[in-house]
Amino acid sequence: MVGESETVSFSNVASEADSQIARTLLCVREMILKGEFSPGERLSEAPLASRVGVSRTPIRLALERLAHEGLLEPYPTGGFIVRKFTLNDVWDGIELRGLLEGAAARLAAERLADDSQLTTLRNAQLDMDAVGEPTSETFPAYLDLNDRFHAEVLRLAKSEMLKQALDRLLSLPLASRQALVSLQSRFPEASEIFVVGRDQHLRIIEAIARRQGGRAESIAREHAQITRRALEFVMSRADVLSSLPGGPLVQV
Amino acid sequence: MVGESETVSFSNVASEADSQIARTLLCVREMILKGEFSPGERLSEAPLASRVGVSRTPIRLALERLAHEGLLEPYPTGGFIVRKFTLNDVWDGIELRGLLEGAAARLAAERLADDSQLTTLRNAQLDMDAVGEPTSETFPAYLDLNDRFHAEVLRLAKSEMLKQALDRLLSLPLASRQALVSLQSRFPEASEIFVVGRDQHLRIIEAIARRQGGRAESIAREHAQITRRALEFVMSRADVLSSLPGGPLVQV
DNA sequence: CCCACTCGGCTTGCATCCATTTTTCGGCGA
DNA sequence: TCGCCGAAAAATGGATGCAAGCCGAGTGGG
Repeated sequence: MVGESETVSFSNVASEADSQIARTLLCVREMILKGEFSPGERLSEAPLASRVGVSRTPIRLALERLAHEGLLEPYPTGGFIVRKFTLNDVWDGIELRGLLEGAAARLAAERLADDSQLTTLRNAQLDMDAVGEPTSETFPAYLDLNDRFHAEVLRLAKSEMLKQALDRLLSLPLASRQALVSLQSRFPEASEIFVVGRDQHLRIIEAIARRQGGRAESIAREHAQITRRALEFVMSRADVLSSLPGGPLVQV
Repeated sequence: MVGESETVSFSNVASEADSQIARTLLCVREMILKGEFSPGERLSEAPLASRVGVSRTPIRLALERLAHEGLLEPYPTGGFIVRKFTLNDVWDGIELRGLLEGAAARLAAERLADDSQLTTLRNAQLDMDAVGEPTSETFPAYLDLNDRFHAEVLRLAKSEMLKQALDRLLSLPLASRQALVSLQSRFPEASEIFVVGRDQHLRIIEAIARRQGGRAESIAREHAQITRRALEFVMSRADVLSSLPGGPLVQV
């Protein structure tokens, strides 16, 4: 066994996983997103290994993956450092997500064979409506269902390339929809944003159903801007920002 | 030492590299793109290790990277298999590249501070003009300069997110500009395509210089379709297709 | 007093070794 | 002849040992 004494089960989540590398991946990613390392800091394998409780081999595989995810970047003489993000990166990421999700909505409209394929998408929206305006309790469920809605649109687009590009982009947390947690009932404008967002979902379904590809693209593209609005609300409050997943990585 | 007897230096290129993993990466990627493995085939580490002449450790890292590149995909019970590509994947990839390069051109126009930043882009085009219509001899230089042109547009876009998304997409060879080699003086229409492509480059520069973001986007988006036209020419000839890098991976 | 050189610790890269799981292949029975 | 079963072979996942390279501190010389 390795690290027999100081091994700590760092995270409550993923304390048990199917493989060491999966556990390491979740654990290290969570550490990075929580801001336990400062941007630019070099991540050495040995300390991580003793912290996670595995040997260096899974650590290295996990670091490799995180580098491809974009959370780390290779260091010239070897190893990896924590990547720095700027606010411009975040805004550009959201813009790019709008571009890709817009393309997905357009393709979904263009490639819809028959209306029965829309049922799962409609059901996803119905499930979201059942949750209603999210509270701090129902927020995880809301986010899950929201992701499911967009995953359904992406599925209808039937483009593996688009799916991969979006998947990779969404792995960067501040540009992803997860950043909506910043809305967590902190601001009076939040309610307004949820209403608008729900309406956009409904219009996207409608446009896809009517094969209005261009319209679906426009709405979906604008819909991504909701994340930007949500983030702009919290930008003034550094404490809230740094509590968001990935927030500590953003240079102010 | 490992694989002391049957170690063969597989490739003339990259017989010498800075690290074992870099060598392995180039070597295995070339093998895959050359079609030495059939799509869906499982890649085992040990045979690769003896073929490349390294131990299993760098092989694993290289396979991990190739999986993130999209050339391999993880197999449920472990290991990786060669990914299958369909023709639809190729067309969608080109479409997506047009979308992203269009966005890059638009951002370049919107974010151009002063005209002096355009000199490197103009020089890239001048260098391409110096080569002229490529022959089989000058084709590698032509492709390099073409890539440089688009890299310059991307640089002017000043979006790290966009750069990463495009980099990842371009690593898939058939959707990349490298697929233009199919035009290698085989078809009478090739000359026409080069003239049109050059004009599109000039119009992109012009639109960026005039801060016409929407126009730059439109032209760049359409410009990507040149790859599709080039590929469509060779689609009828299976022998030519399978000689292209990555061509053997496409299911007909 | 400052610069350069050297020595030591630390880190990564790589190879090898071990255990567990999967796959395959041959044989047996229906 | 087909299908099931079991054992051997081989695959991956993981751990560790070792050597080479980098980084920094300390020291000696100019």
